[in-house]
Amino acid sequence: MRKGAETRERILEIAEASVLAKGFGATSIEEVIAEAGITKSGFFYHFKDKNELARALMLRYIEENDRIFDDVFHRGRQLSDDPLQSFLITLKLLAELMGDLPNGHPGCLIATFTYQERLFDRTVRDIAASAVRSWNGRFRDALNEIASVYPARKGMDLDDVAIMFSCVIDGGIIMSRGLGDPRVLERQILAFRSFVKMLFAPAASDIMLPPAHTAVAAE
Amino acid sequence: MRKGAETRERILEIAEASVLAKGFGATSIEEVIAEAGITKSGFFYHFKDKNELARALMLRYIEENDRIFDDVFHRGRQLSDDPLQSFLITLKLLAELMGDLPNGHPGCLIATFTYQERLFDRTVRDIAASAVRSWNGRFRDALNEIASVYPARKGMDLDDVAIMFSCVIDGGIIMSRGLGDPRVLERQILAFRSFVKMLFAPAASDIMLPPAHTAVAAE
DNA sequence: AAATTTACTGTACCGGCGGTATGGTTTTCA
DNA sequence: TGAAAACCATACCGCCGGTACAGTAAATTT
Repeated sequence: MRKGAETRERILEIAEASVLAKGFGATSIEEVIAEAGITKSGFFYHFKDKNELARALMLRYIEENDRIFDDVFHRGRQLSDDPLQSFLITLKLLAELMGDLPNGHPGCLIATFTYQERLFDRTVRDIAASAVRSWNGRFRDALNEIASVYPARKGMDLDDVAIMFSCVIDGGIIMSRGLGDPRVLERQILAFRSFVKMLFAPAASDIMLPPAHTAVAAE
Repeated sequence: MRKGAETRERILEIAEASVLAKGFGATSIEEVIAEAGITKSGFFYHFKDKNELARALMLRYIEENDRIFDDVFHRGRQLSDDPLQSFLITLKLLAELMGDLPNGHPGCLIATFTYQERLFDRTVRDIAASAVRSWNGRFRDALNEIASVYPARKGMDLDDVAIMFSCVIDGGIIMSRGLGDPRVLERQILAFRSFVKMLFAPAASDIMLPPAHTAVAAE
């Protein structure tokens, strides 16, 4: 009962690391059980097939990520009453979190799964999609709250800005790994943070006529 | 000679689609040769092993992508002498290109490879890294050129902004796939475009003292 | 036209892996 | 103490990556 959950957790941990390093298709059950120190029968006692392992990995990853976001948004709100300030704090905390990982971010399971979609059934894909939507919703809510206090610059859809943050994180992870530099992700989150600051700062053109050279840059 | 290149190309095309849908590890040679209508011996005549297939896929993808960037940057420069304008045009063209794909962007091979790095030898990973660096360099050069005419807003490193574009593309592809909405990628590129416009437009704080509520948002 | 190279096909084989089946054993908890 | 939980052991199937080697039709060169 108790020990079963432990073994299950160990399997998931080992499998996740393997999936993020080699992909789901190349992750062999034999390898996982060898590292976990159990037999094949033991594995199939916990997961009836590889697809159920995938689903469990997915759910575990989403839960963990939700916890992190809960925490970091909560702390942001604690440290300031101003919605813009607290979101900026949240972003800063996230950047620190990502930068402090010893060997860089281990990778986003959602990203690996969307790039191996044909390996999973519809339920797994739907779980992933709804998780992504929920995270995007979080960011969008934070932005909307800010926009109710600070009018945003024109020409930017806040829904797109919210999604862009997810893009920057997933893209940042890929860039960090691809370039072999774990700090890229942290810098990207901070760059997005600067973008948010910029987005809610009034433009010169909102107040006075632009100088000649900015007329070219405008719409 | 001629026919060999054709077959090779057909193999690469089929393999690429499979890799983007299932991952490299889950792409079976048997499946590829079945679809290509050749035998296993035929396959190993062209590629001595799976790793060589990976390398060929990589090089082909980079070449194709370089061609696209060459074209779209060239057309941007043709349509305006102003570096900011021509980059904005380039981004618009790219967004259109990505939006016009019938079933959405097929996926970024670099992204799949970085998420399956343990499957490839160092040469393949180095090729990918240098390609990414080269693309980031293109964006950074374009931004630097703009910055020499239009002073950029403070607090943003242009290197980071350049990398952010790569992040937005790769992240946008993941979001498009994960959410099942091909238009997300196009919208993300356009959102980044708005960001660039904002970046080179003067802020109110550069000209006059900010109103009370923006003082909170500042550094 | 002959010789050579290119671009394959056919067959046979190996070991590893995902997955199933089945029966047994220890551990844990009520 | 007894049942349920959490495994272990063994055997087996079919697919796949990869190797080896022998043969051949077509294109290209000489």
